[in-house]
Amino acid sequence: MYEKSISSAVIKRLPRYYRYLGDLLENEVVRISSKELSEKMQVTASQIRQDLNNFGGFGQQGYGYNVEYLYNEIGKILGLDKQYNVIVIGAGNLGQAIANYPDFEKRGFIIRKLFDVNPRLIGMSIRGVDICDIDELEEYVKHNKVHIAALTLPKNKAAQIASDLVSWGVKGIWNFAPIDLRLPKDVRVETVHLSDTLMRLSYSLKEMEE
Amino acid sequence: MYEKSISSAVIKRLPRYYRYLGDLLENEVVRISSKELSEKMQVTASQIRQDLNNFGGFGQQGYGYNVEYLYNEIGKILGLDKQYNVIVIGAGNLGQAIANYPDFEKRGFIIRKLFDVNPRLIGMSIRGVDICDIDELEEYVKHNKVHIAALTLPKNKAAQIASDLVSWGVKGIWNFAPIDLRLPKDVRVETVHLSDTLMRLSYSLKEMEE
DNA sequence: TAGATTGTTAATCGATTAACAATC
DNA sequence: TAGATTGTTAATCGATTAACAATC
Repeated sequence: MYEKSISSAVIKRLPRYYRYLGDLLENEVVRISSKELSEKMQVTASQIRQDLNNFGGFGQQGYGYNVEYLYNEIGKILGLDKQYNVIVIGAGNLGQAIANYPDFEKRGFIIRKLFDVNPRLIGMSIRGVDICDIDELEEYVKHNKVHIAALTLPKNKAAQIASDLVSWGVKGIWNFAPIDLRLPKDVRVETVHLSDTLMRLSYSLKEMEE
Repeated sequence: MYEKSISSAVIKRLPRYYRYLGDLLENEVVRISSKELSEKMQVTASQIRQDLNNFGGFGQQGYGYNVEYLYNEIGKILGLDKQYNVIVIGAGNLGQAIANYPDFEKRGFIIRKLFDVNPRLIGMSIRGVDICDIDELEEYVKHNKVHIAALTLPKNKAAQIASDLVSWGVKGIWNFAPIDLRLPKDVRVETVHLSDTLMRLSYSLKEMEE
């Protein structure tokens, strides 16, 4: 059966809806209309309704949306009702930052191991997660289900490790190296181009001066 | 004089062009046509030509683009020919990761100071950059030109610090806290929503299973 | 029932791609 | 000059917004 795929513009906005709904939930708001939410989020009410209706009718005419219900539904759409085994390759500051960030665990992303080449790091642990020798990576990945590998290692190593990981069965790559990974199309890659965002910032600072 | 502003879709792509041209330059490629570049980057040649022509005619008919020239021109457009004084608020792993990343300095983003509340960090230094008590932040910002403040601190502190910084004259915010900062419109904000990218990854992993 | 607000279709807007004349 | 490839206009495509009938 054919389902038309959702545009990536919509997907990109889902985490933001999720975040706002989570805040509303914390503040014990029970219901919200697309109009109210649109004012908070500074988008059009039309866009909110269009976006949500890609996935089904979560609202009710004359009432709006139930915050908790919508929050949970978007969570399911995003796959946050499942658990993911995550490993981090590269246990430098960025790798450690990821391992230390408690929110990820809360959303079902469980950091299982870190790997590094640096003998001074190997054997240490971060919030109870061991840092292992990268030589043990292949063995580990082949014997343990790894849903997501976060790559926080230098640019020149990232491409090789990524294709190794994929050949050992990893399907999800969260890449922090400033390169575009070319991987089989059944592998999902999200790249965080930190320096790109910094360049956009300097662009807009420059624009401002003129 | 009125200049039509460049769409953000175009701006978002500039750092990527810059990256590819930098790689070509390293490989001593002298010239490239939009067609060749489009194949490398997996975009249309049309888009490349359209994008570049927002800023001027950098190419030459029958020849293509001179790699070094185009690289430098895009660098200027992005404001990378200038230097920026950067401070990092929050000297945890992520703050340290930023201070440690040598590529930023290479592109003109000079990390001047880190600030933190944690007494165990205060007084330490990262690659020669001091970690100061956050109580000294106001004084520092008022007496030193700060172009960009990177916020690598918990969500609940970020909004307050951001508006303080802005009231003390900072115009550029590189935000890593998972919130949308509301700041005066002459302040430029780039937010890196790490957890949003992770959620998009889990979304697409989920899609794959079906 | 009347009022509110959704779900959804239709209209608009903007971004991408195609095409080709200009020109190196 | 002939061939190549840009710069740029026109056509297409997709995403956003507006409008409103359906319905709670």
